[in-house]
Amino acid sequence: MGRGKVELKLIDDKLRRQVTFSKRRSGLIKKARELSVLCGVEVGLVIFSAKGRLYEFCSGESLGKLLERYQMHSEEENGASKNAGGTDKKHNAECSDLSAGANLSLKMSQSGMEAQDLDHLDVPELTQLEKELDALLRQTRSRKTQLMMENLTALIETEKQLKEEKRLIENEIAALKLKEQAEQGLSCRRGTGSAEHFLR
Amino acid sequence: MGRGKVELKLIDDKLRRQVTFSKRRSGLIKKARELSVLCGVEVGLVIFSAKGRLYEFCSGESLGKLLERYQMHSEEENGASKNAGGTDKKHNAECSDLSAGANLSLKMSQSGMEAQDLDHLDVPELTQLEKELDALLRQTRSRKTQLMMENLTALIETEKQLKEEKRLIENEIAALKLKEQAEQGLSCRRGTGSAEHFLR
DNA sequence: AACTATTTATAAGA
DNA sequence: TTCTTATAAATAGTT
Repeated sequence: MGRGKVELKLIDDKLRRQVTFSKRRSGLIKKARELSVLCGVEVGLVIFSAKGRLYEFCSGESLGKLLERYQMHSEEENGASKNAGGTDKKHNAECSDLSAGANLSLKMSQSGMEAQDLDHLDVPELTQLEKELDALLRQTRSRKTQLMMENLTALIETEKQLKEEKRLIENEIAALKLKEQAEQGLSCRRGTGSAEHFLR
Repeated sequence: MGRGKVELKLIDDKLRRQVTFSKRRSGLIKKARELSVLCGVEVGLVIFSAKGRLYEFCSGESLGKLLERYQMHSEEENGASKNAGGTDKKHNAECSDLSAGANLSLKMSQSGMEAQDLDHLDVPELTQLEKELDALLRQTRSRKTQLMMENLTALIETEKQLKEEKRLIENEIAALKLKEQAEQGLSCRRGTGSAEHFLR
């Protein structure tokens, strides 16, 4: 998908390879996220660059948990068919839905805050960045806690209101039932005599 | 990439979701393989379908090994990073100043990563951001340590060379002094006799 | 880092 | 499911 077709072999030119790595890496992570969101499945992805830098994505809480699950799964089908490095195909009869990991393209990803930028920084710059990141991380956690507290408060409030509404509705229902009974009583006596006006 | 644009949310229709899962899963695995081959990097990918079926891809020997490496990497980032392997190093003479303090306009400030943006995010977004910030912070610290180690190594090397140069210079000076003394002795004896060639 | 010409991926339809 | 096809997306090469 580009100006020319691409051969499936290691790109010789170092620079071209680095650029391609950068582009395709983000593309792959994007697609992993899309798959997890669109289909509500768990996806874990790790990429080790040639320099040993780690890039990762996971749809759920943490890759660690996914990996635990993976190991459990592997142990379970010990001796069964494996597909290391090859394509998997056929036999799909699944469906159903469950968890949907909320993975969003965030400001951070959008603004090009990538780890590879670190290579261009020197020690004083890294120290400064470390400080800022630490601060932003603290603020993020603080904001998250605050939001969750607000949500909780709002939920409690909503719960109260709902209970109140429920009470009111129950009262109305009770009133309706009374009225119904009254009307039934009324119709029962209809045509039985001429004393009906005494009921008013 | 199809007849219609796609919204990034869980696909409601079960059948459509299943079909999409099947298509995108193979697409994702294909792209993972392409990335690993084209760029010579290690890639590991696990996908758990909603039914719990496991699909996996890995570029190397086994996913298990990749995961071990992942765990090591995670642990390593808690402390110092090492360079014991055969990683190539470029001479970074750019930063000899180990003391921090430079007040620089960093990528972070440049790209508008401001704390006030946090107000516009919801809890899942904040959670994701928290994760990314944490990862980036770890990488920053890791990179910083690595750079400092490189600087240290370079400094030690420089020190060695300087000591060697000093030694050579001292030798030269000693030689000069000897020569000087010799010449002085020579001039002292000049005209007194003819034994000067014995000094050679 | 942007820009496009192309290639690829894939959503719908059959 | 599999094939086809129109269209959206990714991206290789270029500036």
